[in-house]
Amino acid sequence: MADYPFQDIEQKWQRFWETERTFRVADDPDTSKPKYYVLDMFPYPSGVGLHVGHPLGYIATDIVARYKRMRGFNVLHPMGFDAFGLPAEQFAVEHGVHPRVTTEKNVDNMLRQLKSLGLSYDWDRKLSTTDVDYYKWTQWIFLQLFNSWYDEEADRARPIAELEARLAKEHADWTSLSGAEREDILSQHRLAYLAEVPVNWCPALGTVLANEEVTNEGRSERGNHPVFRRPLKQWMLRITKYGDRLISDLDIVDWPEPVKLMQRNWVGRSEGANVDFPVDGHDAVIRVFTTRPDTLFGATYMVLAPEHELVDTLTTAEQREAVQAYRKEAAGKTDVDRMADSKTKTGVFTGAHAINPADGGRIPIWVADYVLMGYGTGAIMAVPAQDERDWEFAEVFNLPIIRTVQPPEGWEGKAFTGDGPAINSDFLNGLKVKEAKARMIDWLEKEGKGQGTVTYKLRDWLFSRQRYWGEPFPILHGEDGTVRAVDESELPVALPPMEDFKPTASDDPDAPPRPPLARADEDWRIVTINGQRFERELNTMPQWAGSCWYYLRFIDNKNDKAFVADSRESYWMGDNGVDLYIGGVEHAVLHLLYARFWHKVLYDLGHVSTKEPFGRLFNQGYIQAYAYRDERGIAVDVSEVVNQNGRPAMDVQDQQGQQYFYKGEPVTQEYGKMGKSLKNAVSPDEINEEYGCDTLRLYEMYMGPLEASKPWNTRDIVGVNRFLRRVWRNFVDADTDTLLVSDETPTDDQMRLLHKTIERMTTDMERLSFNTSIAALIECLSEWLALDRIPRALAEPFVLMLAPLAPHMAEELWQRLGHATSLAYEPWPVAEERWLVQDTIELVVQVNGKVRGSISVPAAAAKEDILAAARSDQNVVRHLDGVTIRREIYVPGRLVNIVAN
RNA sequence: GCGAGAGUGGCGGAAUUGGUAGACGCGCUGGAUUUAGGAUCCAGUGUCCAAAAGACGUGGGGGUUCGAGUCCCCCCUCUCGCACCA
Repeated sequence: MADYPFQDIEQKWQRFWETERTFRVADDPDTSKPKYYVLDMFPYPSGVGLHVGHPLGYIATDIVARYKRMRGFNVLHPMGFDAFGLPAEQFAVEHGVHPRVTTEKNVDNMLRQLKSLGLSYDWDRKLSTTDVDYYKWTQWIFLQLFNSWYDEEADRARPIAELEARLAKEHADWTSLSGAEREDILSQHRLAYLAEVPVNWCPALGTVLANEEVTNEGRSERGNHPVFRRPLKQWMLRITKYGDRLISDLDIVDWPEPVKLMQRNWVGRSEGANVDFPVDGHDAVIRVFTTRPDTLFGATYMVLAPEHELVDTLTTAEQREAVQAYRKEAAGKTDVDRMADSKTKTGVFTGAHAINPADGGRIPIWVADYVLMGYGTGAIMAVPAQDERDWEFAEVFNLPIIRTVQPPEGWEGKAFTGDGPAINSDFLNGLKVKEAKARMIDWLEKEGKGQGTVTYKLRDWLFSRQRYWGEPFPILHGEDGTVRAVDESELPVALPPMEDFKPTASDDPDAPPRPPLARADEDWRIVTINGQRFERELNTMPQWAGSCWYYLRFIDNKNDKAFVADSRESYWMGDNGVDLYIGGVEHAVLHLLYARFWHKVLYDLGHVSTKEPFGRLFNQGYIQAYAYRDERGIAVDVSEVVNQNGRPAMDVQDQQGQQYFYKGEPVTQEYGKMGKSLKNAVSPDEINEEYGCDTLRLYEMYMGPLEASKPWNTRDIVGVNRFLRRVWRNFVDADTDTLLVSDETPTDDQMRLLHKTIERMTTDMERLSFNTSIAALIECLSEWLALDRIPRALAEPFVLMLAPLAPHMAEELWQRLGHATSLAYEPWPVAEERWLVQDTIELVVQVNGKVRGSISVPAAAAKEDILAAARSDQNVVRHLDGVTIRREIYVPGRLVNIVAN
């Protein structure tokens, strides 16, 4: 055996781990040991499989899992599949194959790919969001939401029954209301509720789309069909009630700051006041939200969003035509149009006037699309002097501008949004912005003209989709329009078998949505309870639902009595929730916000023990790669691109002055995220075949810091592959296939190197710095290359340190070292202090901050002796010739700097 | 426009708190071995200078310091996020 037989070894150990169930975690582990829950963001099982960019995070979590096991933790490291979603459904529509079939096929392929990377998951805990016994509990959680309300005083969710009891107690006539009337009131408080909301309706696809599924051109991302804004009755989740907690609890998690910031911005909390403006000659009152109540005296006009409900009522006869035309135009505008037009403000006067509640002044009411219906109250008081958008609008339409904050001396700008003393503001005059705001809010509240309030950008979560391949809602609709939950004991509500999964498409934007489930057999659709007929809810949940709680199900995935058993949940979630959660930044907001929301509801209801699900979050970077386009701009296959000398582009692409050709035609180089669209994807399968997965694992970790995005370079793989082969050659005799290890006692120098390496490896593992940890192993080994036989006392700890990174080779060497069991639970080597101290130390000597020499001194030497030695270094003497020493600085263990002139 | 992150050899990157800039790897150059290729091993490899000595060098410009890739100010470039949020 001349070379490292990676194929045999890797297969052997993958089989061993599987049959021995090496990484299985007991259902009820020894809880006296500390736990560590390390989790990946589980993948969507796509049909094209993985490219080498996908496993980056999985390899990292695997290294952590293996390392923590060796450090004595009970490690929970599970994997599953987020398998509901559009691609499988689309495939089903096109090919008539049930999405479950497609999904299972894709899951199998991905499982094979993941297993071929030697990842130490506890596969007994595998789950798929599409498993009926999984989504049974997704539906159960939905029922928890449906059966809860948010108690603002207690600042937590509570069972809806408690609200009902309170209403019955406080309102004598509660019992006289009809069931439908009571339900109407309750539904205004339920965390899951039906509401008529404007949605992105795509008639051609027959479904509502999430904002992310709509292109900037206002068309569907899939199929490029037109999308219309239209009000539809949909399921909503009252996530807005959690706005404050979703922000404040970010303080208790260890997450990347940029992600926290994105979430804070997404929730978009702003403090301000609601102010009521009476309309002149009407009963109507316009309520506005403002963050600047201090500028109320400077409000010179008002603006309503085009969709505002009062527009019709207020508009005068003379203005009616103009207003209607404007509203129609605004409704037809896509977001892109509105953005493009945002440079010049547009609007129209309603003819009506409002009364400024502060000074009784009469101000015009306008309609303009720079005011959004979806934020605040959909109406604003315009204060051009202190708001740039209002200033712009006032300039276009020649509206008055009154400064109420004194701009600084020499201010030449237009709107002044900074701090300064109030002017032209009656009782506020002289106050700075902060005090003026507080004073105005007091006044408004005392006068009954408004009150302090908080507004969020966050909207309630639109939770229904008109699709087949999703979780059915556990909801029944009565013929009288009432809604009732499916009884918990009746769960799951399984998807009905169907042949045709297509939503009902239409050219008519006003056609009623008919989701695929509307065509399910009547014995599924219709339910009779106590002689009353109900139709099942026909929408399904969005893809986010399943990923909102999968980390909890992994803890207890076979439990058929509860979504997770309390005792298991409290052990594995501990104080910190998931101890390490690794995934891409693309989930910075939606998935992570939705999961936190569900978790908090479950926490309020006493089903989980931590406030936050993910104690520590880490974003791995992307793997990028060079790509090439021909003259038509079409991406061409990277593997067939060559340079001017006919060398493969892969070998020279990071060098300058290259020209590239594809089949003789010149192509241009670019650089981007690896993937199908740029035709620059590299499959882990091909790397596995050529070098083995230990090499692939090592290379992906060696490329650079885990959080950085970095370029894939197949050429560079040989580096870590050479290292692994060197390890093998140093441990195993190529001719006899026997172990090259001696029982000799290592030298002191060898022990010092070993323990220095252990120390480096340990700190690097703790800070997920795998690139430098590999460098430490390479350096260590290179010192032993000349040895005929490595002393066992060095060889064993080395193999253990290699184990998390290249587990197959490590297991094989460990076995050859005479161990009968897997090294997966062997203790991690400990660096001993006595081998970390040096007898003599090397010090750099600087003169005026420039390195002029170096000295070797006993570690225990006195400062005076060290300085004397420094001054006598030959080259230092030269530089001290003719100058006077002013100062001598000694940094222990580092350097000496002599300041002289 | 607002917000965040980044910029170090031919390339990927290292330098946790201010203390020898370029660890480790790729590539490249030379040598050994080999029929050859491959593989392996040894040496070299930031720039300038023939070399020692030295000078310069972490996007650019200034500053603080005995000492700055690291701290402060100004500017440039790139990437990402948000985008009329009142």
